[in-house]
Amino acid sequence: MGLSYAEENYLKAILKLSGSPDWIVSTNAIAAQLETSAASVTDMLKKLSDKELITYQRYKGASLTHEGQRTATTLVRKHRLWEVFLVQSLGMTWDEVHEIAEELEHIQSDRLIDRLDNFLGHPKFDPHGDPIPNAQGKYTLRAQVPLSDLKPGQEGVVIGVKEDETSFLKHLNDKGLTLGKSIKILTNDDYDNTLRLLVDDLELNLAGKVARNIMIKPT
Amino acid sequence: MGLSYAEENYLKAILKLSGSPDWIVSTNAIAAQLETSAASVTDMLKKLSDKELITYQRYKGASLTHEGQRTATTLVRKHRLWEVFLVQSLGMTWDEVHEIAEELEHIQSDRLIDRLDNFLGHPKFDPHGDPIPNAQGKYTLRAQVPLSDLKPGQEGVVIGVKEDETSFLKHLNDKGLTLGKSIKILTNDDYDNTLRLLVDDLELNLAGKVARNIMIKPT
DNA sequence: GCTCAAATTTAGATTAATCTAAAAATAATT
DNA sequence: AATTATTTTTAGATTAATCTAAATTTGAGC
Repeated sequence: MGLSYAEENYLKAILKLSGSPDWIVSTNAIAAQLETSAASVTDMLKKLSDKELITYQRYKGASLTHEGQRTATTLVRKHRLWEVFLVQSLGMTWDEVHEIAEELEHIQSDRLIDRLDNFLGHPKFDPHGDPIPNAQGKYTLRAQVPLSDLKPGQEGVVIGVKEDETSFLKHLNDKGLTLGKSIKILTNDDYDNTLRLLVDDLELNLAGKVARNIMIKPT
Repeated sequence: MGLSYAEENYLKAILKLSGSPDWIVSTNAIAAQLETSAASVTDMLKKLSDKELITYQRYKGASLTHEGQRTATTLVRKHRLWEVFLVQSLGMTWDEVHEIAEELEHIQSDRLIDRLDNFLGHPKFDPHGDPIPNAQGKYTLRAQVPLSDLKPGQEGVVIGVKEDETSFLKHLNDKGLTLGKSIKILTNDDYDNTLRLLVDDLELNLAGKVARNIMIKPT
C-alpha cells in the first residue's frame, strides 16, 4: 500500500491544517500550504478519497479518515525523529534539518523507524520543541506559550518555533536565540509591538511578529 | 542540477556494469540490471547523454563521462555509508539493510553525508565488505577471494558477498555465515561442485554456486 | 557478400502529477 | 432576492517515466 511522495505530502498538509481532529479543510487552504494550484488539489483530493484516506465532498472540503490520520501522524513521527537524529547525533543546527527531514520522512520501513526511535532513546520532542507521536500515534502536549504573551519580569526557556522557514530559523540563530536558551522579558510594549529581552546577559530587541512565532516554556 | 531517482538509478547501474572505468555498456545489459524494457533504457540514455552524464552512440552503447562517474560514485558512497549506519548504529542485520539504503542514497545533502561519514568514524568498508568511496570518489580495494577459490586447509574471514538479494543474504544468516566469521576449508570438490567448511567449530556444506558469491579475506 | 537472428530504436499509448483558463457552485452584499 | 465576488471544479495540455509492438540496424554464419 505504498503511497507516492505527493500523496503523503497532501496528507501531512491536511493534518497540519486540521486544528482539531476532524476539522474540514478547504481546497484553497491546502493549495496555499503546498504552494500549488487549487485545480491540482481537487485532483488529488479525489484520489485520496478513492483510497479512503480522506472524506471529501465537492465544494465543501476534506478531512482525514482514521486511516489517513494514522498515516499522516506516522509521517510526522518520522519527520521529527529524523530531526532529532540530525541535530543530536550528527550535530547539525536546528535551522538546517527541516528540509532534509522533509525527504527522510518518506523512507519506507517501519522497522527502521522503530530502531531509530530506540537508538535515540525514545525522545518525546523534536529540536523545534514539537511533540513526537509514539508508534501508536499518541503524543504528549507540552505547556508552551508564544514569547509575545510573556509579561516583563517573566522567565523561560526557548523550546520551539512555529515557523519552519529556514530563513526565519537562521535569523534566530544569528541573534543567539537558539533552542534551550534561557530568557527573561524586560519590556513588552503593546503599542509599538516591540519586545526587549535578556539572552545570555545580552539585551535583545524583537518585533512582535517574530516573538509570536517563538515558543517558550515558562520557568 | 537535481537528478530524478530514475536518472540516478540508471547512472548507478551503468557504473556497476562498467567493470573498468570506460567500459561500454549495452542497452540490454542495463535493461536486465534494472529489470525494465530496452525501449525505456534507450529513452533514458538519450536524456542522460543530453545532460552530458554519459557518452552514448545509437546502437553502440553508453559509458559514463567524468561528471557521470562522479555522480554515480557519490551514490555508491551514500548507499554504503547508510548501510554502515543501519547495521552499526541501529543494529539491523546485513541482509535487511540493502533495500532501505537503496532509498536513503537518494537523499540530497552533501553536508548530511559528510556529517554521517564523520559520525561513523570514516569507515572504509560497508557491512558487505565493499569499499566506501571517500568524498573525492577514491576508494581502497580490499584483498578478497571468492570462498569457492580456497583450497582445503586454508582459513579466512567472511568480509562480503557479491549478491545483493535479500533472500540470499537471509540464507547465509540462517546458516550462521555472517560478516566477520572465521572459517576453515575442509574439502573443495571440483567434481560435484560442493564445499565443506568449518564455522564456529560446526561443519557446513555449501553449493559451489553459493560459495562463489561469498568473499573471504585469507588469513 | 547475403541472409537471418539478435539487439536496439522508434512510434504510439499510458499513468501520475502538475498547469492555465474557463465554467460552475457557493457565499457575500446590497 | 438579485447580483457580484470568491471558491472550487472541470476541461484540456504538458512533462517524466514507463510500456508494447513494429521497424531498423548490427553483426555472425554460411
